[in-house]
Amino acid sequence: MGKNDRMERRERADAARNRQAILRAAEELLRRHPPEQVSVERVAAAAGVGKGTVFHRFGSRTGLMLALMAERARELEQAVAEGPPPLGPGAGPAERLVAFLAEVAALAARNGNLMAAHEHAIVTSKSAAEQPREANPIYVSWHRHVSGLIAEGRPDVDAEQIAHMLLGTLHMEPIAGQLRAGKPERLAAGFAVLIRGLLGEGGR
Amino acid sequence: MGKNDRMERRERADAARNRQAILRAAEELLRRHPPEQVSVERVAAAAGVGKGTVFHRFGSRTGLMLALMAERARELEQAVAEGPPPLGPGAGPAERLVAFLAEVAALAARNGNLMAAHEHAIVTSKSAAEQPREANPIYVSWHRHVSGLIAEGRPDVDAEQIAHMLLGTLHMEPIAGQLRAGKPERLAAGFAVLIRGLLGEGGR
DNA sequence: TTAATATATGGACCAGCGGTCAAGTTTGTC
DNA sequence: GACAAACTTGACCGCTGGTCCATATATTAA
Repeated sequence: MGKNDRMERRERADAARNRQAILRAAEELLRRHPPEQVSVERVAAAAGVGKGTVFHRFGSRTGLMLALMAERARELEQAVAEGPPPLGPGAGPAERLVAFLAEVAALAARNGNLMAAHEHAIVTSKSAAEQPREANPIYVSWHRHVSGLIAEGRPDVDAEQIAHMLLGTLHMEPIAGQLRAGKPERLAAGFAVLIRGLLGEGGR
Repeated sequence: MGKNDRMERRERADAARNRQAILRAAEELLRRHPPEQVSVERVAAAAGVGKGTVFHRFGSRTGLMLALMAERARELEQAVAEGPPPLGPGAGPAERLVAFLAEVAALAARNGNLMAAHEHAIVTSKSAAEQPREANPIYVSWHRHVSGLIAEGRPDVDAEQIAHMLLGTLHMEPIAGQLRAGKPERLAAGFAVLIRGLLGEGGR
């Protein structure tokens, strides 16, 4: 009995190195090319590994994009859970929502192609209408947050539905275009208007 | 000088027959299968024509989906332009918007797979990030309508942006799922809440 | 150090996709 | 009938995401 009692089993050193190489290569390619041009094979080549390795590590194209996304979202996640207001706990739901959605817009703008690629991956995958419908943990957690804040401010509405609607915005083509161009302000302003209308609150 | 003075040139009889056969076959397949399983080749086979014919008639997979969509949208278009209120002219912007969006949701529910297929077609096409970004005339017309009504009720906000956001909802996976399942009411209710928040109006 | 074993690797291979095109067929017109 | 224009066709192309497994490598136990 050594260190493996509680660990599933460690990832081998070379495997970990390759995982990083693949993630960094995908990142780089997505910075330079539209998502539908970033095929798994190209990522593999850029990372200096075989195509099979990518699938080994990430399961599928979707899995790769998800992993990349998770990396980026981790920071925001933490700020929401324990950071200072208005993003973190302490402010009213309207302010928190506006702040959160602005942050999401900014994140999407910084990673425009990634967002699109992730969407593209889902749509392209063999089982678009299968089990893993919204098994995307990032989406689930964003949705829970938004939905919770809406319910807090407006217990009379279908908060889950409206949360889906607000987040849906991110995948809209014309808006994704703005984001890819690095202009999240317009989206953030749109969110603010809708939220203020929904939850009341001063301003306006 | 005969009948061809003003006509571009009529479509040949066999061509018109095939066009219909293709549209009906695609319709039928989309009723029964998820969009990513409805390939152009399958549509062609079901219609009893060669694959090339489909491309000849519709240019691309996207073109085919667009044609199908246009068929369905024509009726709504007309009701909006000259039908009775609250859909047609005559009612206040909030009522018209709520009515219009409910109608769009219903249409999307009746044609759930088609909507998804259309989206799928755009994302999959070779030039996702090209010119024809929103050359989709149906989307453009819906957007113009929504955006106009918002501007009418709230001249102080970025109506075009918010219109994009509202319409973006339709392509959101979890919501598209509801629609495919034939349940547009929840979406319509969500629209109503957001619009009332945006444009004021009694209710609440 | 070595032997044993679990893990990782890479690229040929697969079925399928959207899309093209040259050759053959059908239609409408005079 | 003859003729040109319009239409049809399916083999073909490049490419995709995903599978497979013989081979190579890291790790651990002896």
